[in-house]
Amino acid sequence: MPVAKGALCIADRLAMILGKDDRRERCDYVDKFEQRLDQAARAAWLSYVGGRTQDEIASQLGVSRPGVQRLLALARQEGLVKVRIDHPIATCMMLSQQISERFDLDFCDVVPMDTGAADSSYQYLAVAGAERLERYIERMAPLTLSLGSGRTVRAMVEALSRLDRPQHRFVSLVGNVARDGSSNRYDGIMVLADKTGGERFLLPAPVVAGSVEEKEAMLGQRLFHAVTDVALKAEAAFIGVGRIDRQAPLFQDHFINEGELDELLAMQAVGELLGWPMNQDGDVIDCSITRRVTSLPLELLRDQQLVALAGGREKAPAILAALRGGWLKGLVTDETAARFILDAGR
Amino acid sequence: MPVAKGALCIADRLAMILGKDDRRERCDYVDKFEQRLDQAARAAWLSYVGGRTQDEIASQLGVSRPGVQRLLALARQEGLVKVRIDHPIATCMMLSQQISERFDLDFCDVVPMDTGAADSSYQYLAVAGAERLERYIERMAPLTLSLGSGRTVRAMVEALSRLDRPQHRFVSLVGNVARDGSSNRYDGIMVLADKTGGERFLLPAPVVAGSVEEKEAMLGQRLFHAVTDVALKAEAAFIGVGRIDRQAPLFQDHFINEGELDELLAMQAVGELLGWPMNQDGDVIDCSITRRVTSLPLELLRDQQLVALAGGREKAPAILAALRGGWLKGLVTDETAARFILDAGR
DNA sequence: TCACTTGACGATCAAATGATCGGACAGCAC
DNA sequence: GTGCTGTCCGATCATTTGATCGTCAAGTGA
Repeated sequence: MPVAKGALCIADRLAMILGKDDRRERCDYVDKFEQRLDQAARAAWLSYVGGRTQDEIASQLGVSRPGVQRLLALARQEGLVKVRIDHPIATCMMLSQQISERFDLDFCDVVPMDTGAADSSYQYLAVAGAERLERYIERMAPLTLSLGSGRTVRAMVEALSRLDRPQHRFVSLVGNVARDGSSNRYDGIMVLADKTGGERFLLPAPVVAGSVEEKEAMLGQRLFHAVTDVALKAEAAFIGVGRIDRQAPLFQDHFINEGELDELLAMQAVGELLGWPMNQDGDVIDCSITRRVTSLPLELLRDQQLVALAGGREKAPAILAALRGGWLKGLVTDETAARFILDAGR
Repeated sequence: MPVAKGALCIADRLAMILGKDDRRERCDYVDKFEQRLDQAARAAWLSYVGGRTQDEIASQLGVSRPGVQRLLALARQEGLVKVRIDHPIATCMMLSQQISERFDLDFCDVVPMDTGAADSSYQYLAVAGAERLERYIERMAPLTLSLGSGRTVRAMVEALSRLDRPQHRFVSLVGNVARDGSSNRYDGIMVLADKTGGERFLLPAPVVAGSVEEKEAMLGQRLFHAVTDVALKAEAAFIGVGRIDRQAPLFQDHFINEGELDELLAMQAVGELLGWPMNQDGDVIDCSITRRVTSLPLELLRDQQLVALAGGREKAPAILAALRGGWLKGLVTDETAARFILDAGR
């Protein structure tokens, strides 16, 4: 297999030929490196572009195979080798990698933003989340899994394929009834349990109780206890991330009224997890609303795989807060939010 | 090791969700491929950019390791992976690769053109050739090696490091005396034998005899025979390539006179190897000069590693002819000539 | 409905790769 | 001149990678 070699490795020998012996020392030193780099470039070319094996390269370059190895290492180290993946997914991979590293996540999925459809990344998120979810559910050993509420979580379970696993248990982390007594239409537990045949555990409470006393009463209920006990045994939790602003789901779905929303905004709340409002550093805000939230305290979920599904420019600050708080182990988001998170982080 | 996955593999499932069952067939088909390509891109990214092992990628993507392998193969096949070597040598490698393949050479070295110095590629060539030469000489087993004449060959042996190999034999392929009886100042055998301590065999003849009778007389000499016998046993031959024009070395060094030069030009000669003039297809031209050339017929060197050293725009047509004639097994040239050869070839 | 084709998937093995180790060489100080 | 030190080089082994094969499931036609 014929390919070129032996060309630029010359400067010191050139100096010898031309009789430039006076400045040998310095020249030799600089050029030894240049020479090595040339060889490295040649080796890299043969390896990555030419696709030859290190043995072939070794014989063509007249060095040993470990020598080729060192050259390739040098070429990579010196940044001679540039690899580019020609696919839209490449940017997403980069973003997800950076987010994973910065916030110490077990995984982070970034779905690409579809320049065509306006709100399609919503469905993308759902499917990406469903794939993660499926990875848990498909295993045969009995599994306990908890779910948050929200449109995204609901969309995720709807995107899930049917899979018969009656041995699994699914439990909700937040109340499924609104203040007026109607059940939360975004609760995913029912759909999930239907699709898998697993057991369902619903939290018989509103997300935010009407008063502190009401909350205390609920926490005292046997049923409530039973459900939360199951929730604490869950291995993973798939939850949404709520924004705190005029479009906040807590407000839109009448879990809190306008005055309470204003209170949260005044206290610099930017987002919520399971109804627990956070400031931009991810600290749970202690206020009148917090004291009435019935869902499991986030602290109790530290040991679980807490996976958040959320995307879009509007939710981005809330996601960032959740990440900063260190609550999450996994994240499924979109390119828009990922960019915001990384830009704001630095 | 956290990194993203599971994002774009959606179209078919999306279709399912949105209830687009009517056009399932076609969609599924197209999208299955897109989906695979997305996975492939992800795998490629993790492998080439992220530097993960295939096992890690497999667990992150939720497929088996052979699956990852197939994805990587697909990514390469579909041209998703673009590798670039950031070094001037990269272009040379490409050129040498193409020349090697097109003309079926065992090797081809292309030295980069130095935009700084004007005629420096001359020295580059010499050093590149010397490295090839060294690869032969450094071996301990007795070696017979033949040399052509010319400035480039001479420069090559001068660029060679000293290396004690008294067991080797070096023999010239072309006469080392000019018509006037003076010895050829470009003969490299003396230098080479001096540097290695090997035996030397000089051809006691001019390149071109004064007449056919003179040539016949020489070929009859016992000494001449002895030397050519050694030459035929050589494993490799390092030769130059001569141009045929007003600056032809054959003419400049008075091996042929102006009238003979004109005769060659009239017969479409573009270059010569060992004094044998060739047309642009590399066929040796049969003419009055040919009948007086004393060096070994090229046909007798078919079995040897015939390595040519030559570069520059002016010599390029001659090199191309030599390549087209299929005389060469190896070539050491420069970027300029390499480009010319490849451009003219297509 | 059944047999056949087609394609994909995962287990297994050979090849290639990366890493560690011991040894040799050159430069330097004494 | 001799010993020391740092550096480079090549042999060996563990890991990773690529390829082949058998199996299985889905789709297709009789």
